[in-house]
Amino acid sequence: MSAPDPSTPRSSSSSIRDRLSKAIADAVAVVAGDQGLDLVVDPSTVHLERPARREHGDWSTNIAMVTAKRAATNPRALASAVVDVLEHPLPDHVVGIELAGPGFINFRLDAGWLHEALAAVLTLGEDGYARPDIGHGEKVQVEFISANPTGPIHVGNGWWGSYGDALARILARSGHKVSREYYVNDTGGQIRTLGTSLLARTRGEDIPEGGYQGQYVTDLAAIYDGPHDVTAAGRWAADRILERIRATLASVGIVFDEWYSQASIEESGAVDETIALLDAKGLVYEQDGATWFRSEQLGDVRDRVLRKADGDATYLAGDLAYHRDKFLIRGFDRVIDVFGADHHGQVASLKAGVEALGVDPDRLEVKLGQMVSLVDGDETVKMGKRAGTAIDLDTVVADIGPDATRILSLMSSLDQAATFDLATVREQSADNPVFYVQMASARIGGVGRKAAERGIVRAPLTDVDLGLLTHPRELEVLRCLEELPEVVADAAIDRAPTKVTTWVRKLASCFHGFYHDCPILADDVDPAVTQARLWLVEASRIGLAIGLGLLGVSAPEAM
RNA sequence: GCCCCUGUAGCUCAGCGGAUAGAGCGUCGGCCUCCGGAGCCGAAAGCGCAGGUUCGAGUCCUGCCAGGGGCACCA
Repeated sequence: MSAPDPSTPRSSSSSIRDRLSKAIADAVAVVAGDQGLDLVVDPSTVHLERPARREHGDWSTNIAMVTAKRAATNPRALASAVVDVLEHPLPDHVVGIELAGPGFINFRLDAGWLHEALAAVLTLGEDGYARPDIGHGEKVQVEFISANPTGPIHVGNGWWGSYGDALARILARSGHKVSREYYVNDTGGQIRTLGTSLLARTRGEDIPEGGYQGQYVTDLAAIYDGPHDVTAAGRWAADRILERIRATLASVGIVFDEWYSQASIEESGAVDETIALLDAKGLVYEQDGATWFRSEQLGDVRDRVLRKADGDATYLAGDLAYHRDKFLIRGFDRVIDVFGADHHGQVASLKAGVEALGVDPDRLEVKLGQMVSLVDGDETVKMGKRAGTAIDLDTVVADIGPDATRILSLMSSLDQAATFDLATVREQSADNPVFYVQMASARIGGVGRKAAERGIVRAPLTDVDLGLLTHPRELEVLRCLEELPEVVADAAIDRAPTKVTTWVRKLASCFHGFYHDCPILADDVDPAVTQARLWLVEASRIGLAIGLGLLGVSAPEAM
């Protein structure tokens, strides 16, 4: 998966993983030849992992177990033969190979491979390290939030928005051409309802049944001086609300490339064109005065209305025109829509429509964010949107800050209907998961300040012996940093920003352990060791900056 | 009834099909003449139930139980 990296230093021109994979595949080939086994293994398919338990070595492969059956032999015998071949000569950095358990082949390495990894982090730096090219320039659009501009966005939208934005960052770092988009529902019945609500307030009347009750409507009414036309008033209010949404999102670091107007699609005639396109394929019929889409033929549970009896296009019709635009006009290779789970019902018809338009429905991924609930100590924070008691994202950001909001929302997976306790993240709280990570960042900044104070300057990397880093705590930091490129790749492939969150917390943990046990600038530390440790600190800074950057969380130099 | 998601430690959540399942909070017990103790170290405590696939299942499949969310000519 990972391509050879030309900038990895020293004799080797590829990662330790690639070198081990190749050695293993070669050894299997030798054994197969010797024993007349029908067994060819491609190095890229060799499964290598870092065992959880250190006594199982630094790297391990299950190659014998997965191929034994194919070769009609038993795993331990095959593994044993492979080990014999692998042992002369031992691959780079390998100091021991053991056969273990049901047929694992475990490799013990000297610390040199970790020093190599450290040099790679430092050479490539914040911009270049952990940039796995798994996208190969694939053009992907991430559409997320897209909340109706009929009121301030609520915490759930913020949570799923963090996901969408972090996913976009991860995809961009892993070789995809990414565009972030917000679909603005600025037309239809709800905008008229918004207009009706606004106009009622301007006249000092109560909001009619089913209207928008929030205080923001009253506030807007106070400054509205436009025509008493429902649609005009609704659009005007939606524009104002959208501005507020934009500001709220910007406050947590979410910025869109495109705000796509639903009204613009309808006015462009694209909806009619799309319906005509479906009609030409025999997928449209009239019934009860409405225009229907034969979506049931394409996997939906039933047919759907595209144009209502009153002549208005349905949301689905607009959405199909919109997705036609994404795929067939703008040419995205892949579209990822992030919706709340309450929009689950739309997925089948949307997929059916995309397929009907001649687009492979697998190119459309719909990620559903499960419902989020907040708790404040013992108090349950109400989240009901209907009741008008939903908590605004603004409120939470004002309470716990943008960094806490983002990292908190990226700690659990999108599929998890998670509950979060605001009390544990609040500034006053002594123990919370957010500052733990930022504390590592601040300590790194502190080392720099202290070094400057004492007139200690970091020597050029080429003059520093990284081999002096042998303390277990130091090596744990290096192991963690070495994993980052794969973490980024896995997070991109699995669409799982939470993997980055988990990694960042692990790095912070390793760093705190190192910092606690390994003095960097103390008087009794060998200056050569100080130099090596300063570079380890710098590599940690790079790792944290990359990881937190992908999450949209700041890496403060001081707190 | 049908569809989607989820059941992992007292609580909130992590866990590429790998060998003895992790973290934070909470509980109990250690570490501050030392670069930021918002830290470090240790202890007790867990995969809803039943089958299946696999050399190997918390992870994949099926059924059951429990919780959440959907099943509009609303968006």
